[in-house]
Formats: sequence, C-alpha cells, structure tokens
Amino acid sequence: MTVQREAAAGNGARVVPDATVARLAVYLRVLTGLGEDATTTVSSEELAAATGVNSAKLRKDLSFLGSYGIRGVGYDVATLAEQISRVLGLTVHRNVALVGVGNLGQALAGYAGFASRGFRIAALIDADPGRVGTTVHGVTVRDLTDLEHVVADEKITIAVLTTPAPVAQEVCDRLVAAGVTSILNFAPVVLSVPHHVDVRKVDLAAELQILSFHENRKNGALIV
Amino acid sequence: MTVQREAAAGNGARVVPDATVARLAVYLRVLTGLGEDATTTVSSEELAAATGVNSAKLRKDLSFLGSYGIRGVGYDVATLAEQISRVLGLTVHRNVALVGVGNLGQALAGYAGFASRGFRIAALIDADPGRVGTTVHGVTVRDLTDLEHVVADEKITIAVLTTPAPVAQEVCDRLVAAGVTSILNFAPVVLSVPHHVDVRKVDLAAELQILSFHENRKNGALIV
DNA sequence: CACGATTTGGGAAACCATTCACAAGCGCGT
DNA sequence: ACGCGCTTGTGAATGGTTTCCCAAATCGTG
Repeated sequence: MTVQREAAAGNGARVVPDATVARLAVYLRVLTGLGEDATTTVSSEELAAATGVNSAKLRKDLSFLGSYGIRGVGYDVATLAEQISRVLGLTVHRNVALVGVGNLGQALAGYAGFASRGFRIAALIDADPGRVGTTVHGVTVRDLTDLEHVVADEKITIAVLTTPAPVAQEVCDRLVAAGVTSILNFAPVVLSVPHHVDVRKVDLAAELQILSFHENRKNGALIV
Repeated sequence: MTVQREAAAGNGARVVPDATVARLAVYLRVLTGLGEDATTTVSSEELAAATGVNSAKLRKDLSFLGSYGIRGVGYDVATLAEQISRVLGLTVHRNVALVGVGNLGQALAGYAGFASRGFRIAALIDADPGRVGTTVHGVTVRDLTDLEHVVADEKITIAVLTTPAPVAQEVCDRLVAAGVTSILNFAPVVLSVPHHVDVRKVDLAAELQILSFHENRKNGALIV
C-alpha cells in the first residue's frame, strides 16, 4: 500500500481518508443498481444496510464529499452517484493496459465489471510469441518489447500486472519508466516503485490464508 | 468484512489483530523463498525490507505469535515459517470448493498459488449443463444441484464464489446451509451471512476505482 | 404557521493500528 | 569473564478510523 495522503494543497483542501475511498466504490455500485430500479432517494440507513456498513460510518464517509444529503429526507440517488464518480475520478475515461495474458490475465481481460465501470482494457501485452498477435476479447495481444510504444500510444496510466512472479518487478519498472502511475498487481511479489506511483496488490493465496486463520479460530483454536 | 474478533476465550488468550493476520501471509511467502535460498536466519530489518513494511511493525506483528526471535541475531527462518503456518491454520489440509466455473473461475481453479500454499481445489461446481461433466485442471465440474453432497463428501469448509452476481446470495445461502464457514467472494455483491461465517470480498472493479481516485489526485485534483 | 417525525452532518469519545524509542538479551572477540 | 555491537520485544506516544450522540434542517400535517 504505497498510497500516502498527499498533504492537501493550500486551499480548503478536503482530504478523503483511504478507508473511505475504498468504500465509496461499493456505495457507487449499489447506487447504480438503485438508479436502475427508478429509486430516486435513499436514506443513509437504507444504503448502509445494502452495503453492509453501519449508517454512521456511511454518513461520515459521504460528508467528505461535501454536503449532498437533505435532512429529513435522505440522498438523491443520481446526485450522490455523480458526486462519488467525481471524487473517484471516474468522469474521465481511463485506458488500462494488462500485462501477462495467462489464465488469470485472460479472465480479467474479459471481466465485464471493468468495462461496465468505465475502464477500458486498451492493451494486452505478453512475452510469449505463441500468444502475441492473437485476439483476446476483441483486443490484439502485443509483444512485450513494444510495451513502451503501447503505453505511450494509448495514453495509459493504469496497468494490471498478471505476469509470473519472477518478471513482475522488471515489467513494473518498464511500465513506470513508460509513464504508468498506478498498478494493480496480481503477482505474488512486493513491488518497489518510486513514491509517485501507487500500487495495489491483490494476493489471492493470502486471502485464503486469512480465511484459514479464522477457520482455525473457530475450531477450538487450541492455544499451545 | 464480516470478520469479528471472537472475544478470546477464558485462557490467557492471545488475540492476533486482523491487520497483522493479513500481513502474516506475506511474511510467510517471503520466508518460504528465503528457505529455498538456504538462508537460515533473518533480521526484522531484512524481512521488513523484503515485505515492504517497517521493521517495528514487523516485530510487533511477530510478537503476537510468541517470542521466537533471538536478540542480537534475528529469527530462524524455518522456525518462524512454522509458527506463522501454525497461527494461520495451514498445518491442517484444507479442501476448497469453487462455485461458478466461468472465465474467472477457471483461471482461479488453475491458479498455482493456491495449490502451492496448501489449498486444494477439491470441487468445481457450476449450473451450466454444458460445463457440468467437463474437466478443468484435473477436476470434474459437478452440477449445482449436487452442491450439498459435494460439500459434505469432500468435507469442505471454505468456498470460492465466482458466480454471476444475481445468483451469488442464493448460492451462498446453500453453501452455508451445507456447512461452509468461510467464503471468498468475487461476485460484486454484499453477501449476508450468519455471524459464524466469515466472508472476504475481492472486488476487482473497486480496486481500479481506488487507483483512479489516486490518479485523479495526482493530476491537479481540481477542487470545484 | 407551528409541531412532530425524520434524517443529515459533525463534534467528541472510544477504539484500533502504527511508529517511536529504548531496556534487555545474545554472541563474539579479546 | 567482560564489554561491545547488534537485534529483539514492548511500553508509550501518535495518528487514523469507527462509533456515539445530538443539534440543526427538512417535510408533512393539522
């Protein structure tokens, strides 16, 4: 989690806590669903129930965006969704590169959730000559040697890294040198990056291990 | 994050904080790597550097396991790995069921990181008749209607949920009724479960949105 | 227009996690 | 046997997050 809170500029600077940012995405998804049901307003209590948080926390989270609720009524679904989108920077379109078109890479390339939330997988990159040139979910796989060109041409600032662990750091360095400033890392490796680059790591095996810990606790959890 | 700290039993009860548990998995991976390099001891400073945390935090984390370091020397790699495995409950073998054998499900079924860390995908379950009966990464896909039998027969307590969102809650309910007590949820849905069941959610689109937020901040982040 | 029911926004307290700082313990060299 | 350098383990301080709680704002009704 190489995400430091940039000590807010000279203005009245509203700083949104990291914990809040992580939840905004969830609120937004639920709000989008409500919008499709033609629901026009929602109270913090209702939205909190739908997103699995407590309503005080939800209200505090939303208060960081500004004051968009109406006392005695609730929040306007459309307005709130719009404000969250704004804060999350989803109003501008973002092109994403995916490096490492293996099993997981291919699955992610086709993941509907990305496209439907405004992220376009604009480039697929792989080192395997057998894969280069093939088309996966409508996008042609480019060779790893072209990485720098692809990143520049497609104006890419966000990359998804699904390479094998041994090459992850090297590929990461090249992405950063080419101008990428955010990386979603699925390789089981701790990446080191300059301070201006954000990395988020998704560690699938670690997730299961955390569940295993809780399983262990539940079954007696004998303390030796 | 439906993971409440079960108010430790009557004994001297050492409670490992959630934040620490999440990092233990990372330490363990690095330790395993060191073990293969025939490194026998490691200092908190070295291990901290390799895992991207600060050394004080690492030492505090490890202190929850007990006192396995040697002052002036460091930690024995093998011993430490063993202790972490014990606390994470990785000493017992755990069978995992995966429900929803779509793109993502297939990729996860073949994910080497699961197998190499002691999690065996013991069952694949899907509702699509076209997929039932096929073999994916050596495991035969079973029909959703057999879910209860499969869970019971394979003594499964952990499930990975990669179904489409609309059926996730329903499948979840059946898993829980069948005896599953931990769920790793990839469906973009907030699951509701009884208090004795732990759910961890991996929200891929949310991860990109969080990166998007930080991108936004970096580029001026005009405050309107 | 006043009142009661409702719901937000946010100050303050409680809780949890991280970082600091250093005493205590260990091994090695002399 | 002793001192020195190194490293752990942990209290105390700090910083961040969640929860509590209630004044202020809004709506609908009489």
